[in-house]
Amino acid sequence: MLDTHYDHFKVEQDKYEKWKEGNYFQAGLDKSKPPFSLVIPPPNVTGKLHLGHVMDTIPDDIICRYKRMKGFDVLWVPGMDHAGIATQAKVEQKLRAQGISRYDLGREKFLEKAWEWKKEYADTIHEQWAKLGLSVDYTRERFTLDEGLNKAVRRVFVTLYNEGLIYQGEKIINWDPVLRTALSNIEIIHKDDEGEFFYFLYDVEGTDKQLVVATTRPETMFGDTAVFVNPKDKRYKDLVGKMVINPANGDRIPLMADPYVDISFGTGAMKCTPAHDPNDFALAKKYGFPLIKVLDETAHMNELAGEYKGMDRYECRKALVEKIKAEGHLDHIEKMVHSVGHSERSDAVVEPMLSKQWFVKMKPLAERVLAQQKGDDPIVFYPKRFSKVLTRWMSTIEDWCISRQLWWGHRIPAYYDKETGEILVTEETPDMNKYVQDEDVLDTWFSSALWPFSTLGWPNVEAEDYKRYFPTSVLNTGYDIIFFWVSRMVFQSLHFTDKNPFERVIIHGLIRDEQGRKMSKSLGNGVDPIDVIQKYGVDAMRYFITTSSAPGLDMRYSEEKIASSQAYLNKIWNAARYVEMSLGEDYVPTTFAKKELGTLERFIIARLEETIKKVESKMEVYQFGAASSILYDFVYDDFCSYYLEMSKVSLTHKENEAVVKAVLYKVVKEIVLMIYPYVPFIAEEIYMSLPGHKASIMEESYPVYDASLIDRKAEKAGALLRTMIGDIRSTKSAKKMAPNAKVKLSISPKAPFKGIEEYLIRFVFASSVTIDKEAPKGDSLIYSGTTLTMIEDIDPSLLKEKLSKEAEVLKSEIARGEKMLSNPGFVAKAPKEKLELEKNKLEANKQKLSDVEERLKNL
RNA sequence: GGAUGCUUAGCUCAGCGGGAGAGCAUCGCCCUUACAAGGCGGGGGUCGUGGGUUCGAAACCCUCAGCAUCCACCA
Repeated sequence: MLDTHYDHFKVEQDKYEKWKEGNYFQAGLDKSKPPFSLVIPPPNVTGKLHLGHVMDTIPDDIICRYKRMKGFDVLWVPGMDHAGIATQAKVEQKLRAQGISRYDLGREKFLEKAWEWKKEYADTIHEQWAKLGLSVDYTRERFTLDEGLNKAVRRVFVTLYNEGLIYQGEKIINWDPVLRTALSNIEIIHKDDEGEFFYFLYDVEGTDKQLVVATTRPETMFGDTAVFVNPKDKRYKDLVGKMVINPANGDRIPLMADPYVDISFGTGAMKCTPAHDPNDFALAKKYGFPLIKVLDETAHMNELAGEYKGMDRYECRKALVEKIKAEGHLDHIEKMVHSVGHSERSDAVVEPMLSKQWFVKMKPLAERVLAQQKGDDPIVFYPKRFSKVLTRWMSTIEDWCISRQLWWGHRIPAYYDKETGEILVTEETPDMNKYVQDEDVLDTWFSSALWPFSTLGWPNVEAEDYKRYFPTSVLNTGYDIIFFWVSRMVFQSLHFTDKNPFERVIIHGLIRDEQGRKMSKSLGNGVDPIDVIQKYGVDAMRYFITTSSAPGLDMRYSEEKIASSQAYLNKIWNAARYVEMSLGEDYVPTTFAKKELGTLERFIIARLEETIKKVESKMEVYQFGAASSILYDFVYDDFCSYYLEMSKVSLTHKENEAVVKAVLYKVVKEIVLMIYPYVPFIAEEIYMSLPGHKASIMEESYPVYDASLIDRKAEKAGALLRTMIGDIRSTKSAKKMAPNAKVKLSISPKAPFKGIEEYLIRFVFASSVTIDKEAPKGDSLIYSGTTLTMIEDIDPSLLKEKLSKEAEVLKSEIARGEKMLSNPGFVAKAPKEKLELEKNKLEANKQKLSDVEERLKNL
């Protein structure tokens, strides 16, 4: 028997351990079942889980638990991501607090520290998975740096290299001067920063003219190779071809014309710094300019900056501007807001810099994805529009810079001959006496991109899991990592397995704080899921997170909604408690034949069956919000507020007892089974307290819709009684009668079903209910064929007011109906059922109106 | 500059072609033996603007406005 109150601490205790030990999470134990698989979006080993992870994983868990009940052999692969840059930054930060830099330790020692870090955080993450109740298969847990995944990474790298799709090249890349590594384009966050636009005067050689050139980056002027104007720009026509003097260092550089330059921007004259700007780099290639780097890897000036050597880029900027100003070459300075790239991890202003790095040639890979999405077997996105996010990105993509100057990650499998410097790219480690390995590691997303197949055993295509569970069934993740992760899994999977990595992608939005702001460390507005669990229970949080927003849209964290989720669970808890009390101690579950059922039993069973059908149809397409709200309405309105109350009367009759109990049992059990994927802990607790349970709710099947149990007539009659009760209550309220004021009721010409009197007596405090051929005088309510009359305490003026109001409403309804039905377009084009419905409604309303008018006259 | 989303009750949000919904808040009455984390009853919305399509529009199309996000550019 359940306790009086739902106590989430008690309910959540020990259950996860029990499930794990019962091997309920393990896949492949019964291979006669069809496979269903998914991979967890691997959390970074950088810290605690946050609400974003909850949104990533709880829908997955619901899917898994649902699919298991539906008879699938479900594999949910857990794992974690080494998160190269993020983890390395954290470990370095920790070391720095102890006054140590990574360079003090050296590569090997540093990696030891990183592995220690990983171990610690992996433990934390495991604990949190357990708290969340994630039903992942621990026998198949993976880590992006484990041996199997290493192998997959090397295979992919070497293959792409041999196919010419990975190359080493010297290009302008994004450089993080704090972490001292290259970054890919999408690891840059552009922010609108306030800056200054410096207008400098360049002397034009052989004339007395000066040219005004504007720049936001004076410190890069040491690397300038030319000044450009547009060939159509009349202002500078005469000057093109002359030499101008760089006011930073006195260099003579040519003034040239190129259509790239925008006449209307700035002064229309632009300096060209090939090694520190991607556009200038392209111009330099075109004209064969030298590429002059003036910054080192920490963004300090190098020897080309002369007296500024060793200065930070911003110090140099300040000092240089002062000098130029003093020399009379500063025209003016303008404030401007411009977009500046920051490193996603260190927030440092990223330096575009010429650098030798490894790249993936994206075009052929991206084209394959685009073809796939246009073809017969695209990956289905839900919501649909996110498919466009993928294809748009794929159609404008540039080569992917994959090398990172870090230590924590997959070392690039490229080796250089110590003697000749010749490069060798190979999966197997060569003779290290002869070779030295490339120092760099791969972008962490390089290994994440292989996650759906590398975790299943690839590159061994004969691996059992790979054969059975790949491609995976569904992937659930946030829209913010479609570029980072989803797109890369897609192209790598198509290239290496010739298959989509998953059939379907479900995209969720981000969770924001209660004011709608992004949760971030700097704002300190993050919500720790563990605190929420502590206060409301993990089930309430799971329910909230999966049911409080529409797919793909951002949601706000709302403590209020978590509390109301908890209240709902408490409701189910208590309904179950009532049922258990009604069943009694030694109840043995029995089935029932439809013909034994009374009207109200038929009503609730019909509603239950309809609910199962609707909920299931939403579950099948992973619309958890929609599914849960259908169930919610059934639980509250049909079951708790109505049938459960009615059953109190039914149970007073010995002859009904068995069948009412059987119905209560069936309904409450199936509610628990349907709610279970959302809230497994409380569902297990209730389930285990019901008679006739198995060892765990995890051994149960999903309720099966049975159309033969639906009796429409009884459903109507049941609904009628509910309407009558509601109407009598509100009539009393309108008449300022106490809710428990006694009234006499008359039903005419006959009862909707046998025994209805008793329910009315109990629930509207009727002193008597009679069945009469003719409706007596009184306050009548008419329900297609049945009249309910309430006699007693009638205050004529109040009644008159109420009836007049009712007549008004009816009149407008009739007018609407008549308008509709006299509209030839409607009659001709509306569906037949709708037409029928409207005709019947109009008839009924006319009948009601005439009745109301009759009563008004009688007053 | 390009793209996408949002605008519905006091607040937070569902609904997305056939008569406006939920939670919370609010008002009134109830400690009725499942539940006061509750029950019963009520109030509250010309569904951002303007047009169009349709027999019928909160929903579909276009316009505009506001808010948000992403991408690109920014010498």
